[in-house]
Amino acid sequence: MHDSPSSDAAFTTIRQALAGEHAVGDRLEIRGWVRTRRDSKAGFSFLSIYDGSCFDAIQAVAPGELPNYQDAVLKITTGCSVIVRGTLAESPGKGQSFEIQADEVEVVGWVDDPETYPMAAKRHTMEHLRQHAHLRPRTNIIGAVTRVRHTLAQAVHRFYHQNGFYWINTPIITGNDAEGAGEMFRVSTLDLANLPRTADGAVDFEQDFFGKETHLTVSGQLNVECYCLALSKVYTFGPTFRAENSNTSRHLAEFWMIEPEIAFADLVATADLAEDFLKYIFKAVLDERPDDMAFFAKWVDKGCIDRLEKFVESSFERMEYRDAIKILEGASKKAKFEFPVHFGADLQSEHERYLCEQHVGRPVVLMNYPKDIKAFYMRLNDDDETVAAMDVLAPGIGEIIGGSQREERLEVLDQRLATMDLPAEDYGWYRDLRRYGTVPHAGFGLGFERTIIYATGIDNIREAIPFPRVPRNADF
RNA sequence: UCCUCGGUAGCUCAAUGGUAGAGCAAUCGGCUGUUAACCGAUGGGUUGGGGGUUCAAGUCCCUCCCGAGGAGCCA
Repeated sequence: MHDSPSSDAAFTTIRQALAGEHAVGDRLEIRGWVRTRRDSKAGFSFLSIYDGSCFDAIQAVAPGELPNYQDAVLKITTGCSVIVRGTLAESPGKGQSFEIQADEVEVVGWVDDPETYPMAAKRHTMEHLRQHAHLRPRTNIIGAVTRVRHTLAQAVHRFYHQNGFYWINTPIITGNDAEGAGEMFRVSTLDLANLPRTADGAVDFEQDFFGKETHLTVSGQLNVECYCLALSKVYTFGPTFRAENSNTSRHLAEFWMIEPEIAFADLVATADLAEDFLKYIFKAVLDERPDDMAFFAKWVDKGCIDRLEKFVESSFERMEYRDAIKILEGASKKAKFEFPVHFGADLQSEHERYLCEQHVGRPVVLMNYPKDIKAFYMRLNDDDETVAAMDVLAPGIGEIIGGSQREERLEVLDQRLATMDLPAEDYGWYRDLRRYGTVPHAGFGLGFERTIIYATGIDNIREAIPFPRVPRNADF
């Protein structure tokens, strides 16, 4: 980036200035937003300024001799944008090693009506921040989440690239009738007030933009399998959409998902991949964002750093669904489950929590679920009773990963479609993958925002994405 | 969709059916380097909307809206 031509001071980010990348005595220019102004008894002011380049703000000391001190500096409030030029100095005060001795303070943008500025320099409730989603990135916590999210995303791509995976951009608009993962949002250009009808009165989607019904994708998996059976190791990383009326701290209507898919691989291989992958991206957060993680450990979740360090060092607990049921049956009296446990039942939140929080105390990989509670594409095991599915359960969150080995045998896939009452003709191209050079393959889906929750300890998924979409709310 | 809790000053919260308050923020003033600075003063309200009970409603009842937590669904 080019320095400002208007000044002899070198433009620097606050991260660079605080990291000692400039010498004491250098004349620097910093650009950012004011978090607080404190006036000294001696007739000068301290400005705490952040620019997002790191967690910490830098302190600028504005002397009373500045020509605009009375008219401008003393009128600065939280949220004003400023350009400060001055000399980098060692700070005599506590809380920072360096500060800027300002010789110029330029207010670029004032705060209109400071009393009602929603992001005052104080603790706010998360509900309040959500109602001002356009301003909340100015807070410490959302700034920190944003940097961690970026670091995780970069680490995702780096991990897969370094391991020979190709990033496949699967479509966001899908014409698949059944991706098999929940309610879908309709995509249409038809005039809702004047819908075209067929002879029998149904909506005539042949007149719609794509000439058929289309929706927003709920998963890139079926599409990415096509590329897996040609490029061997692939992944998707992009937005997905669920029109479920879910009102919880773990669900979004629009969220990002990472879905790797590997050829010539079985369930164990995908569980191994999930473990290596999660360890890699969490280690990246520990290595690259210690400042933000220290903030989360201090104000949000005391154990979050410790938890990630243990996660990176220890191995996942692997457990058969069958064995999990036995453990839960044995614990059901003491744990007082609301819902009964038996083979064939899907596990409730309380059961998943017991397994990973009480019984094991760290993430658990559950494998080989009963076929009746899992999707059609999961590979039937030899016992004819279970499928090669796995879930990774994380303490405090529940299911963070869902994956499986895919059914690669056409006749078994067709049987599964038939038993589940799914019309084979809707899966033409998906069945073709089994007709032309099929191979065993497997993959999983990781909810990106749930990963962010786990890393930071924030307790609501609506803080893990810049502009959360949930039922009845698509503001901003 | 279901269950529970909530909506009072810009923010966070008080207020037995009986005169709507505090802290922070803001504004003004004071104070010899402050760290969410400190001290003093000032301004700030259709108590989410509508209806009802009552001499009297922030408070009780009905209804709608909005928010949070949990469940289900899942990532």
